[in-house]
Amino acid sequence: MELAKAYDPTQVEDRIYAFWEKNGYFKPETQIYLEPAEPQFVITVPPPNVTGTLHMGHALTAATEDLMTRYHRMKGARTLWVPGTDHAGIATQAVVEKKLAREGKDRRQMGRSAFLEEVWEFKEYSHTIITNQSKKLGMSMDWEREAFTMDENLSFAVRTAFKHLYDKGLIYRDTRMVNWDPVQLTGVSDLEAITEEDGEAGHLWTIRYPLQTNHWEGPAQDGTHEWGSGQWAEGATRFITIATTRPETLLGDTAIMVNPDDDRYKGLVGCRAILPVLGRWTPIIADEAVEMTFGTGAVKVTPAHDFTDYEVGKRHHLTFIEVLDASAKMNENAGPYAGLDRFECRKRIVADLQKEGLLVKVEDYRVRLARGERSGAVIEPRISLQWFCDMKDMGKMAGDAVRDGRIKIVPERFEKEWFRWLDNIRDWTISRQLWWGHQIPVWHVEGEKAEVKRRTTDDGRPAEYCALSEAEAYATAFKDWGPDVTLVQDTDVLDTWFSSGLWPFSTLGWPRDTEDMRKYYPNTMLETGYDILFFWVARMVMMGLELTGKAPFDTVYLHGLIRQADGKKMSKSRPEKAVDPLDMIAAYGTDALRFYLLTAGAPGNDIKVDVRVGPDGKKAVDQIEGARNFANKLWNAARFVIGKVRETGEVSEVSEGVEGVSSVKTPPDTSDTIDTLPDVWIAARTQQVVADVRRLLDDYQYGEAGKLIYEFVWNDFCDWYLELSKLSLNAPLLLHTLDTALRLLHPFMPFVTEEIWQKLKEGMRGPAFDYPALMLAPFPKPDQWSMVNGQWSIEQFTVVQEAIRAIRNMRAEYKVEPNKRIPALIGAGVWTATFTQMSEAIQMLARVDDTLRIAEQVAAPNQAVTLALGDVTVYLPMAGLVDLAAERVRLQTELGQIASQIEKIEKLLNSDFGKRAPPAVIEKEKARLADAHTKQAQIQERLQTL
RNA sequence: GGGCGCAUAGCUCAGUUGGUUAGAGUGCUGCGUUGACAUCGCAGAGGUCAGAGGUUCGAUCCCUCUUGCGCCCACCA
Repeated sequence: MELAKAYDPTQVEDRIYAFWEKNGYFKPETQIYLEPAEPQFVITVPPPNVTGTLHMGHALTAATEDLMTRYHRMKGARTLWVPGTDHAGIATQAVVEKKLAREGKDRRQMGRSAFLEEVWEFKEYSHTIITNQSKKLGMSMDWEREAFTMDENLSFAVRTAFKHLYDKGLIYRDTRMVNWDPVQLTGVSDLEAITEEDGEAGHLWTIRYPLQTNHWEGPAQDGTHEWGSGQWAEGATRFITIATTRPETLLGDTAIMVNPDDDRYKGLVGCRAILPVLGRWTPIIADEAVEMTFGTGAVKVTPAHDFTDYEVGKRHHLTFIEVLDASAKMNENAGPYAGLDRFECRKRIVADLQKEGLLVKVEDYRVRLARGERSGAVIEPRISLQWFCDMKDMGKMAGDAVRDGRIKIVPERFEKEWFRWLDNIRDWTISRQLWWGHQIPVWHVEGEKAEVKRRTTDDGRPAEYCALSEAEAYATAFKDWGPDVTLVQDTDVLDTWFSSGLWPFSTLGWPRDTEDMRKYYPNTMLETGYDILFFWVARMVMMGLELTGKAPFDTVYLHGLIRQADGKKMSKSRPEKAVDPLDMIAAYGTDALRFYLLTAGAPGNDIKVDVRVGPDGKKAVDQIEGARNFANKLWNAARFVIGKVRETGEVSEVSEGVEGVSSVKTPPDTSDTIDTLPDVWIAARTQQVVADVRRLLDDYQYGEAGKLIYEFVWNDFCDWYLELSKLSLNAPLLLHTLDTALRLLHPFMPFVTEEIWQKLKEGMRGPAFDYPALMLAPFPKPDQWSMVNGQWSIEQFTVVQEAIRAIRNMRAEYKVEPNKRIPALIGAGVWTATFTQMSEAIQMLARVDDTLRIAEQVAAPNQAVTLALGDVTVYLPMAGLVDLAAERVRLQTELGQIASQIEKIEKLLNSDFGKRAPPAVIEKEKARLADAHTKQAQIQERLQTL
């Protein structure tokens, strides 16, 4: 049980993790300590994307969930934490495509199956990294239950879920305008189209379209008025002026619209404008969608490339003309601009408009652009054939689950967002034109490819089959079409969040009736960052309610986001400000990183990580360093305890829990073994902390709980109790207190606590060490006896602490040599017995010599500093050091402060406060007043004698 | 356009049912190393709790408004 002088996490963490894992301690089946009354605790990890490595956000997730898991496991709850990873459709496909591009390859040349082989290979590689990092972080997950969203059984769950929703009519296919990512060539959901809050730098172009009149019906057709000739609009006399941020889309305009109440344009509604470039006429229509105050009050309408215009187009039966292709290049409908990229086209068309005298003005303008979440490409609204999921009823159910308390969201404020989103939910675009993902389990009859909203052919036979497998689809199709039918599976894949939505139950075996499903569903807790509340949490709740009939978990705990010191999201584009958790682990250890993350803030609040780059180029974070120091402090405290216990030889027995430490339960005045004030005090303080930590952890206040343990360990245990142990040793209690601290701290800092505990176990005996590992040992329980009866000891100890601090303070003020012992006289009044008991401790801790005199009343020496502490007066007869004049000034100053304090309290008590405040509060003030009066008398008396 | 969060010591942040003496870490100042720990110890300085009003005996905390930041949702071209 030798301990190195300083704690070195690199020598410990991997070994300890391997020890836990090898022995199967992460499995619920191997738990030894179980409390029958404790409800089981089940949590499923938010599956990291198999796109690479873990970042600080994952570290926060890991720390928080491992804390929860270890706490419940030690409380005696049957505990399961299910690990897994997510195939992350778009994200992973993008990463692999980029990788292939570097190798000069393209997925379209490779073909679907060859490409998928590449992705699977990448997935394996990424998965290995993620698994190793998860273990580095200390995550106590049951690896034998690990899941991947594209595992066979989880894919089966996806098909089952799809079929259920399809058969119920909730999944349908339609041609609609969706957000289209022209780089990834797929539709994306509303949530994946990201808009910058303040928009992006762009322009607002004001353009005029000539109107058709009796004298001008468009450019002359004789070849002299070609577009770009500068004479295109020659002869036109009347114009309508519109404003746009996307001039290239005018090629697809099929109307101009104005507000029906706009007097400026009343006469023009029904007239025709001539579309520049192409020369086709477009009607001027009236629609409420137009904001009169913006721009010119007249708007171009491009029904095929804008969400608003799409709706307008449907309302007014306009023609839908697409001018952009899937990759956002101008298509054949774009006339002279066909084949150009959209932005190139924009430049040219603006130049041409100017040439033709149709450009009125250009203004700088902040454009609210939607960009693809993964590609960053500017989203182009596009009409396409997609699969949708009707969310109305499921959204209502999910809202109700929170409304009626079946699900609790922590912190509560996110419930408002929950309701707002779910109450206004729109149908979910679930299809993606990608290759990596779950292919939609619908088989179309070849030659009868399903049209919009049409599942049957003209003769009433099904045109498509939704099935759990191709064989099943064929089996059904044979009945309708005969043996010659050929089925073709839909080429789209599902949005990655579709499978994530099944996660809490698909990981347990759903839809099969597995033992895990019966035992561990619903989950207890869902923990994740608030940024995916809608993406993920809402979808799980909706899917869970719809498919299993149960809310998939009781509680949703949302943690904040990790940010850079400037408050921005950590990004790879600014590597100097970003932090890699592995670097932090290498520098400070996992425990330090975890403790920092857990105590850095409050639930749901973001954490800003302030990085310093050292002279060696290495990154440093002061707060993590502080947590590292704490681990070392604990380590050295343990080193001391072990050394002390060994010195005493005999004592090496520690009992389990507080129950067993008989001396702690014994009143201080009757015990043979533990009758000192410090012993009773530390036992009582321990119980207080245990009770508070449990209360805070049960209330999700993890940061507060961590800080409490930190203060207890560092201040109470190390600075006071260990110091006092040097005077008189109570080995069993010392060990017991350390053991309790280790147990409290284990969920926060699993490695260092387990390592110390194992060292103790090597050399100690007793029921406390009957468990094979700290992680399987019981979490401390508060003991009412010690708390109630310890209160008195805490009061006594506090008075002594104050006296010691006051003496130290004076020594520092008078610059007394640190090692020099000084005389002291203490008039302790009602505390005389307490101080007498603690006289040796006072001598040691305040460096007082053996002439120390303690009595109810002591005669004040002439040459002395006086410390008025209320009931207690301390005189320090520091001959030669005390300047009586200076001492007089010091006491006068203090007297002044006390006088003003007395005045303040008296004024308060004489005000309405004295009549209306609760008696307890008034009593407290009266006590303070009495204390101040005592001090005042002490000082006045002293001043008179001086 | 609607909604939410934050503003507390130089810095990073706690402060959950409103009690008059607002805390921690870190940084800063002074002193200190014969063994638990210098990744340390002792002591100290440092805050009109963003601003204004209101409710209350009493407000960092509750209400209203203002200012400054951050974020979410929404079809102002």
